[in-house]
Amino acid sequence: MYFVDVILPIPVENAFTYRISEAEYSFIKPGMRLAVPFGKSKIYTSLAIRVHQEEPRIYEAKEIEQILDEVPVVHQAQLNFWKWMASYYMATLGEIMRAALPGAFLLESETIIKKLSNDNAEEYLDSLDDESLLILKTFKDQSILRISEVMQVLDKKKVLPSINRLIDLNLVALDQEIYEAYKPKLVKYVRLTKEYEQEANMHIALDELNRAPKQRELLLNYFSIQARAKKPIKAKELQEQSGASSAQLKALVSKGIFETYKIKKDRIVYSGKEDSAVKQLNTQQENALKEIKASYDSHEVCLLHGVTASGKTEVYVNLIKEYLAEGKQVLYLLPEIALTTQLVSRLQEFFGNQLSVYHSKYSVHERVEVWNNVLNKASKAQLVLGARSALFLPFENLGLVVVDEEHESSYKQYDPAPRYQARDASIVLAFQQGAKVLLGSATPSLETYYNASTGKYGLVTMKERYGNILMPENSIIDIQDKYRKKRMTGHFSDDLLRAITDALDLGEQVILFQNRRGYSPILECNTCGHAPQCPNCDVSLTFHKHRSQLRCHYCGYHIAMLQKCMACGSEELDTKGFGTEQVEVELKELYPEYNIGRMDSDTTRGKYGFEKIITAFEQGEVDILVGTQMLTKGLDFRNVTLVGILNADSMLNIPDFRAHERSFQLIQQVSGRAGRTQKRGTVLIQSYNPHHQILQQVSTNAYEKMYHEQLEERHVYKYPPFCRTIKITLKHRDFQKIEESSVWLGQALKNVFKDQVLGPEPPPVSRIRNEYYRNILIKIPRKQSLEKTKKAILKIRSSFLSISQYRSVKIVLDVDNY
DNA sequence: AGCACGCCGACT
DNA sequence: GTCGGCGTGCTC
Repeated sequence: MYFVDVILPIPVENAFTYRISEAEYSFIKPGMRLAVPFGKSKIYTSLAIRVHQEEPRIYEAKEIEQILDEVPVVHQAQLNFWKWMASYYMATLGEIMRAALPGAFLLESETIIKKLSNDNAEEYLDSLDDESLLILKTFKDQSILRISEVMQVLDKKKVLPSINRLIDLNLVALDQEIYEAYKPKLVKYVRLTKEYEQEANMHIALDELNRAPKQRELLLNYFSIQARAKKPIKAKELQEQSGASSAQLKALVSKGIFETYKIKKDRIVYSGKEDSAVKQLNTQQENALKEIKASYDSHEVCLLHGVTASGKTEVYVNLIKEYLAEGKQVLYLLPEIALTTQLVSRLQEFFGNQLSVYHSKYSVHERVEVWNNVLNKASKAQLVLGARSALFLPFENLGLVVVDEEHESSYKQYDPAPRYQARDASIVLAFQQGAKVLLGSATPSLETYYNASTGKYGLVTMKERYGNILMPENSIIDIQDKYRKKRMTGHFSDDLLRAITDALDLGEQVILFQNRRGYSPILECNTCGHAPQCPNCDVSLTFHKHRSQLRCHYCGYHIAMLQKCMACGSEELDTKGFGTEQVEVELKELYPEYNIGRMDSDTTRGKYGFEKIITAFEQGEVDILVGTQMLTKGLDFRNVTLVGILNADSMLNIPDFRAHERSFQLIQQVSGRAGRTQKRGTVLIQSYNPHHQILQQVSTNAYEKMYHEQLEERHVYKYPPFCRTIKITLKHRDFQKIEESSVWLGQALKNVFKDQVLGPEPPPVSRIRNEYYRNILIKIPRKQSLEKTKKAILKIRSSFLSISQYRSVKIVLDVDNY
């Protein structure tokens, strides 16, 4: 008796055991995918983790359906990494598997209904009900049906009873259809058949084709291509060159002159020149590179703290080259959004075909190809550029991980599980593989900078911008004062408008930042003060002028713009607050002769939306670009000399312990877009609170000062890096239940963790999509065992779930929720 | 996660 | 009286 333990891509804790034959026992290795039946009518892709001979006692193991791989697609090293991640982030292996494997690896089955040929069918027809007859009738046009199709035909959901009646009469049968989602791309090639390779026969053929000039043309073109280069000839290429149709090519195939064959082809091919000259490193970069390498003698991780436009990328490139030269693999992580931009093409110029890109916007097929290339250690995947999920690629020989823009919050996955921080996880991955990590940022996260300052990580600093360009000049504008003195036009102070006009006059470009999309976040009645709310969420609706709609940014609910107040009927409706759309509208009035662009998640929908706007701005088609934080992501625009921040307060006032740090990073990063050439850039920050310490620190580029001050606060209020935190979120549709259950859970946790427990408290938006939310935060001092703490939490959760009224409350655990 | 089973309200 | 709502429990 032989068995295999598998993990399934579902959130269940345990592995599942299946029966296998002796031959399968010797063939199956951990890391291979197996199709297995699961439940009554489903087939899932699972991943083998162990073969053994221990028969399970309490259940009868099912047999596996099929082995899907010839060799493991996941290395043992990956499985170890998965196990670490599952235990650290309190997720199941199945959830990790789902996040790790490219979607196309996870085939699923669908139940299909087949018609059986039954000689006695006729005599049953009278005994059948209308619905069963209708199903049979539908088979007239097709031989198989899907459950969903039957539901459509019968126009209801419960269709199984009718189908079962047909099964009982042996008229139809159920079957499982498995999708092999990934199919290699095949390219059709053409060659002469053996017979016609001989010249004599060819002459005859040409003669015969006198009456089919197009086909003759095809044949002649084939020779001319062949004469030019001795390589396989693509059917498409041949057709294009001779201007023939596929029918004409087919005719030649059926005459036995040509035959076609297919070759597997990679979808992702880089066809550019390789190794174009790497920019000469300046002294600062040279030194940084040397220091990084020196730090690796004693550290696993090094932080490269380089101001914006200091040329960090060139340092990465040179370091990467050295690891590649040693035959090591390199992983280059980037925050999600920046991937679509200039960096990919820049790195492609340096590394050409050694570089692969792995990213959620890539198609499932492209992702499988990158995966396989890494698995096979193909030369084109020695260096992988990717977003956080690239962490799961099957590296075996990793030498270096570069985490660019280390402070970016998109390295953290919030939903669904596993809720991991890719930057932190990459350090563990590197450790497991004996690789080094380079974290890079102009505005490092406090945690990272703390680790670097305390000597846990190496620290290398670059203080100068490349080419001795000056840091932009910052000034803060007190808009409270400006309003009082009536010097505001819309949301623009006179100073900002003057600066915009000056820049435009000189043919320069301007970036304006407002961290909120839409026209205005609140619509308020002037008479009664009523503001329209989302019916499903606990937020007011945002006014979108362009579409004349009120929209909810949490659930997508929208209604047409109101003409009068819903509560009192008054027609005096006023907008409170403002978003990018309103800024755009005001600008269009103020600068009708210039082109204004807007970049936020409303205008960058679709695969290339983002790139379109970037390109337009790069090529000078847009003079002023208004946007949300999307603007900050490492974009490099040459001609921007002015950056305006319309309202710095909205960021500073977010109720989160990182709000100040985040604001500093955000403003500093946006500012970094200004003046990347010889002309010194200007940054204008509008605020009601010009003396806020963060704004003062931003305007003097005082990262260190910000760091020390924030660190002090974290120390006082016991936040990271002095504590670890685990956030527990409860969700339920019933208000009463969420109140009671969250208090119960909070109390249970407080019994163990005392005053380390914060909450339960409703989050700022306490209801989303008709579900109420409550948060509980647990602070874990550094010296307390994380292991034991998690165990205790899991124990409390299971006693929570054993209370039947609470069982339907969803609990989300988020370890290191920052 | 899916999916089936099972027990209560709004329609033929 | 049925259809279908979703609470509950299980899947090797």
